[in-house]
Amino acid sequence: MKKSEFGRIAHELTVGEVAERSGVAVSTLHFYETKGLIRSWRNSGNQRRYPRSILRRVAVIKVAQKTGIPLADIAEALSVLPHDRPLTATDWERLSASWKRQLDERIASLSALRDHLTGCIGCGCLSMRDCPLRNPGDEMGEKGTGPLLLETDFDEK
Amino acid sequence: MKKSEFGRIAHELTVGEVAERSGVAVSTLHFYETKGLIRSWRNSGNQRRYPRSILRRVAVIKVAQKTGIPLADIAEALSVLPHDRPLTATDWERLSASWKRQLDERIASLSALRDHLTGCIGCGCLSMRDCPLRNPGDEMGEKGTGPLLLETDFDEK
DNA sequence: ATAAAACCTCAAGCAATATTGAGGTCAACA
DNA sequence: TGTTGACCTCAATATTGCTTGAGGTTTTAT
Repeated sequence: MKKSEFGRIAHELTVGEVAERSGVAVSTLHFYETKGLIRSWRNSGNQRRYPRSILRRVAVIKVAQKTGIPLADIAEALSVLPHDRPLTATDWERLSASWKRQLDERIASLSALRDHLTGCIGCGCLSMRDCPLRNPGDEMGEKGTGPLLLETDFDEK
Repeated sequence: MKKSEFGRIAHELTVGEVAERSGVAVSTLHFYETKGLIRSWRNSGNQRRYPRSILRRVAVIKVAQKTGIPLADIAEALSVLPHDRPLTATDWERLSASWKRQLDERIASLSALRDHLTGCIGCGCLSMRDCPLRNPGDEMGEKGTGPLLLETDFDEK
């Protein structure tokens, strides 16, 4: 292994370097490690060291988080992939295809909600029996979260 | 005040009734009350009583939550409105117009993210210098959350 | 009259996603 | 060789949005 002038193997990264380059806090990297999202090895002084591919991995985690996927799900998705080599285009394709579907669903449900909001602005909404926001059995839940959205006999004073 | 056969004023609701009809748990109604989102008065036995308009208020809270607005913001938006009468169409219009804007933003940023995901599937993404997901100064943050998304020199082994 | 169901308060707990702090070690630079 | 900054672990704290539980009261039903 080639070593740099500072005794580090070429291209290995310290936790501080990863933090700076990936834009996440050191404490977050520690946290991700406890959650199994990332891994590291230790140098002789017990300090974490990372391969460059960690940057990609962290970036993927951040992208996935932006889509609204919880960390546990991200961890599970990433768990099938090796920690010690960069993600390939194929890895990424698999991951992102799945996340894209979930993202599509989120977008669709938010869009439906927005349309209902808009419609209700137009119709005066909450005083109307047929307003979609009052309609139980709705299709706009974020993920089947709740029962009915509004109930009957709303308007009887 | 007209009273029912059970001694309750006509149309006033107990916390259990509100829970059942609005689809939120009793504990949630208590919680919302501590947060100032809703109010109640007490009967002679110290039990909460609500006007029917509470149902509409709770429904609005739930709708707003679905758009991703935090409770504190919802509370603030609702704070300008009286607790003791139903929301009018105008009230609703003001609230929903503001929330719709935020919802639009969320949808736009998620859509941008999705498009980037899709694009990166096509381009092999993470190995390419010009992939939008690698591009700092991006416009896809949920709300300016983080610094750069990915960093340079990702691909050097 | 009495028992069950519903209600009350207050405190604690939970899940997710981290951040902060205390107390101590290691590494980089002058 | 210091000294300072970076790092270590582990525990505690923070935020949001609730739920659960203990211990006790009120309401409703029979």
